[in-house]
Amino acid sequence: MGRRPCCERKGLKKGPWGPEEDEILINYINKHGHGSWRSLPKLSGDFDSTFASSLHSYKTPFSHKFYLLLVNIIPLQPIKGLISTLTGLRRCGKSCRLRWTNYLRPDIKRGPFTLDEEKLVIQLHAILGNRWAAIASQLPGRTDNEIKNLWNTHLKKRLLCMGVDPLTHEPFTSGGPTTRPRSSPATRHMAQWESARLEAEARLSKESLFFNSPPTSVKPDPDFFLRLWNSEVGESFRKLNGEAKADCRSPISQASSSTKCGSVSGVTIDVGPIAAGSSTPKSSRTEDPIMFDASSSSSSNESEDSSDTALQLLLDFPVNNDMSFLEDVDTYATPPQC
DNA sequence: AAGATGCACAACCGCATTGTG
DNA sequence: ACACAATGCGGTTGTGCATCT
Repeated sequence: MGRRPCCERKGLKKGPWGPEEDEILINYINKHGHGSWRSLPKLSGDFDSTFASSLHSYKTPFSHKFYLLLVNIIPLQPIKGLISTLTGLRRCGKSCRLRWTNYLRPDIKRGPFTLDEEKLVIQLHAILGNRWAAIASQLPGRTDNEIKNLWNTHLKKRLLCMGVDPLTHEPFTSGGPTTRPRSSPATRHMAQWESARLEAEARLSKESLFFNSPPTSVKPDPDFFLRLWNSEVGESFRKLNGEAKADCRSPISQASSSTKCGSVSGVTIDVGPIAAGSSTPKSSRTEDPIMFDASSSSSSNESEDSSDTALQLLLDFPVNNDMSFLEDVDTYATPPQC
């Protein structure tokens, strides 16, 4: 079976967004939020007013205000949809989402990347690879698209000019770029990190039996880590991590206190909404290794716990080994050979 | 001045994952 | 358990602008 298109393509506009389209989208989202991107284009028209006007045009004895009231009380979605095809955005829902998340969102930080942000992007790329969304989650106000563009247009070239393979973040060998990352300090460290994480998860799974699993069930609850985070155990970790954040004495933070501490604090920032009682994460994809692991594996604050080992591994990430060239970033802003 | 080229960035496309009935 | 819809993500392309020749 062929893939169904994400939206009806017939008559939908493509290409750059106009100011009036932006306005429609902003107005709609400010008013209603974005519950469903797919239906948003249809609903984004000023359908309430249009609908009222349409009915009013039938010359019934009721006022325009009455119809507005009617529209707000009675669910008239099918009729609204019909009218809104004339007045709503002629854009695919996907396009609306992209426009909002990459450009119109009020919390987006415009303007050029700072040096600290660029450093952080490179560091995170060494850890996460091309997982732009995960990287973006550590840079408040920056979008994955923006970071991806920054990487492709600036940072990758800069690394190449510095003789660093942008794929592996290792210096080129004499033969040129390495095709496959060998055991770099970063990857070795990530292996340690992953090992500690798995160990912690296994431990927590065992502990879950004591906390809340039915006696007959041995299968770990998929929501266990989330519930654990919301529990007193999670609270302990948050306190612990708060202290770590305040202290911030990792090699990372020593190199660049504001940015590097920020990157570590991102571990807690991103799980914060969960702790704050927001809805269950819609997608496990949002639980990227760092954030998910930090919240789950650090749920116990026993000093010798492997979860602490995992946290320490993250804090001790030896970025300086690979990132020392960044200290001279000003000198290679316009490298002579590039 | 005009065309060629390069750059930056917004937007699109297709796939993967998740949600839902 | 399955199929389909919805959403998110990463790769790629298109477009406008600036600079170069």
